[in-house]
Amino acid sequence: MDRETASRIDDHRALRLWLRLFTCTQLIERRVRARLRERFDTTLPRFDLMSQLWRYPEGLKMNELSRHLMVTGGNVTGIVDPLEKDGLVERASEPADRRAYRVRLTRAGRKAFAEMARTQEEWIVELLAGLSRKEHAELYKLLGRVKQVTMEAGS
Amino acid sequence: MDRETASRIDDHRALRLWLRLFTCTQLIERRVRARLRERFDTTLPRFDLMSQLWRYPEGLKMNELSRHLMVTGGNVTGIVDPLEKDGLVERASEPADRRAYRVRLTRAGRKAFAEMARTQEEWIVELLAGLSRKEHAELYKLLGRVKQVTMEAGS
DNA sequence: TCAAGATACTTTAGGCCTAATCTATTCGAG
DNA sequence: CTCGAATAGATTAGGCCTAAAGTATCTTGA
Repeated sequence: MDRETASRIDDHRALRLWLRLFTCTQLIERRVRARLRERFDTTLPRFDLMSQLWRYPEGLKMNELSRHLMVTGGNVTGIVDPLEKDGLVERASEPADRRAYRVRLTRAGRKAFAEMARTQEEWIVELLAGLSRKEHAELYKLLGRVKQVTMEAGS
Repeated sequence: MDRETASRIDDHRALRLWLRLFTCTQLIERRVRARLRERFDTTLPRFDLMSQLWRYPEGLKMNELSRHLMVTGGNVTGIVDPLEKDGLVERASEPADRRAYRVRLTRAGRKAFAEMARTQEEWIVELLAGLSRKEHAELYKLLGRVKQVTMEAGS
């Protein structure tokens, strides 16, 4: 049972598309979360944050992390704090602006992330292995359209 | 800025597809959540739960709601309790099994949901209005494939 | 019959997330 | 230079969500 099958309020096209999109994302996301927990005793938000820092070895400020991850600043604080306590990231003071920090992966953080990223990609590849190259490409293109029209549409 | 643009750990096909899927869902979900809050002072989980009850006028047991919504039982308790307090749903005792309740929309709940559902569908239709009928159909089909292969793939 | 296990639901502890508010610092117009 | 506005970040209150453990009830099989 899932929300899409369950929730046929009506037969309308756009709504059905949205529900299916939501269901697909949820199916994949759940597995990734469960596996991150089982194998690495970590969470998706922590992984996502570390993946941003991985891309920016010089570090990111809290508000940059907030924008990249599309979450509120308070939330970033709440994820960085325990990562710092675990020794995976560090806050380096920013001489130019005493209000700001620069958050970076530590050596241990880089080591841990490299391993997790490699494994996580294997999960995704495996999960989507049933799709042909053509289906991949077509879906990627159409989702690009969704992204485009959604960002254009209103508020 | 969004997670997909931001997070190009590498160039691999499946991972990029997953990130884009995630981004699209998030874009739409955020708007729906924000609008439900602004216009109806409610939340997506509450809306989803009510939409299940709308489909089953005779009511659903807590564990049925749990399965339909794909969330834990404890979570269902946490959503039903305040809805009940607000007079939108009611717990009817189940004579056949004194452990169970049957949760139903109240008259007020039906009235509120009908209005919200109508409006929410308008938002989705509007948000996806930029897609052609053909794109809709193709995307729906491909997401069906994702659902299929994902559910088939392992654990 | 009746005890062991299963089932329905709730509770608890803990993490994620937001909006709103707070503190400290910087910027910028006069 | 200085004061008000903007900005960086942290904190708080509150809702969602999970896993695990707890309570009450039902079922089943010896």
